[in-house]
Amino acid sequence: MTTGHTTKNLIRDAARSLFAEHGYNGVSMREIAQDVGKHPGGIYNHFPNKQAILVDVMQENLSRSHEAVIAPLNDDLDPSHRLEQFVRSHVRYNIANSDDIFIAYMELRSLEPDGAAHILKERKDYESALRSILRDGQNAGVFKISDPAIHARSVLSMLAGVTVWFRQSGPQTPTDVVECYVQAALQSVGATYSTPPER
Amino acid sequence: MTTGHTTKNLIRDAARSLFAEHGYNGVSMREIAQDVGKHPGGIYNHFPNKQAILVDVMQENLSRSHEAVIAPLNDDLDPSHRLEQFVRSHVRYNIANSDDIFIAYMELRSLEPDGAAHILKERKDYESALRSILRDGQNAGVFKISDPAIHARSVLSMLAGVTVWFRQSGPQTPTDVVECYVQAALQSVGATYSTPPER
DNA sequence: GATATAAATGAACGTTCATTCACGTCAATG
DNA sequence: CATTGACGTGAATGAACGTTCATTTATATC
Repeated sequence: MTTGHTTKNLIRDAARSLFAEHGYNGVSMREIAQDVGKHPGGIYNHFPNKQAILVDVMQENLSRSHEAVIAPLNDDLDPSHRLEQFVRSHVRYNIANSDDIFIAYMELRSLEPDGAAHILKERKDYESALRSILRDGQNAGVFKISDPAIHARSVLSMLAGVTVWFRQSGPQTPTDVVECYVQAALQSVGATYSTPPER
Repeated sequence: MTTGHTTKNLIRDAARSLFAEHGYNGVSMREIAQDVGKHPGGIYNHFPNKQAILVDVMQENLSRSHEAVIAPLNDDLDPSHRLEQFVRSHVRYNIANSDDIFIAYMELRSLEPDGAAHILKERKDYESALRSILRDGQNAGVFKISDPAIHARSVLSMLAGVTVWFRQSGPQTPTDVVECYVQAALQSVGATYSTPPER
């Protein structure tokens, strides 16, 4: 997942998958160290403490997801297509980084105030990017929603849910799942959804 | 929340709110005891161990939510109205029991195998009740969904999200929020939603 | 009012936790 | 070749964990 095989990256990777499986409080430094094949004390050569690993993992996810979903948004498109673009890349990112999304959703409460401030801000930015799309669509009369803020949150929690059950080894292909969630998300705000052309 | 003021109920209530706030692993028996105004050892007069408190809280929620949402479902209604009935009572229950819903969503992984089996089964039943409504609607041609199973999960995770942000003290009334989520859920499966008549 | 049962206490148990530290190793640098 | 600094080890630290237990206190039963 993370590029490079430095010990620091191995720690990040081990922590990400362990945090996603057992939760921050359910994982010990010993377990992380063992996953990396090192001793617990050695981790402190790379991170000052356990909390810093969580903050690091969360921030890396936030900047990667921002780059993958928010940055490419094309402001010239009409609200419907902008929303479809957002949802498609968002779901695609969620599926490809399900551990990160799961952690982002579940471990906000495990953040101590220092790390929480910055991460909550980036989170709000993400949510408000979606909210402004919804507002535009509402003003243009192409979405049927009674409250853009609530609908934005409802779309995000709906899409976050995919990480709870989806496994690459399951019956569905990622493409099928993405398409299904795109349909559900677009329809949920009353946008028209048409199945993509066969390839 | 729980009726009666027996110590056992007080422990349940304290644990529910602490688990919801900090997670199962983030709460100690000492904290629960302190919330109840007792000493840690005394809890073991009422529950055999910490895990049993979690199982107890989760099971109480499952039976209450089943009674409030699944049991009243009227099989004679057409799929659209059955779905609306389901979503409305489900969201209403979620709002009134947000700690329980939060725990049900977050702490499945904290369950040891014994307790997990029964709780996962009840959960599956709940999900399949919604799935069969969606399948009926799909067959009747009134829903626009490509996969009833995925759409069922997507609706449930969307509605579970309300517990993350909604507070009784906030600007919206529960009725507003319920109505908004009913709209989002119905639209997400392509069902027609019409605003309820003014009262 | 004596007796049985339930509930609460306060201290302790062994274990695990995150973190620290003195010390070894070894590649890169001057 | 000597030195440095980054990295890893293995043992140790004190605190916190879930749980146990002998004992005391409260409540109900006869």
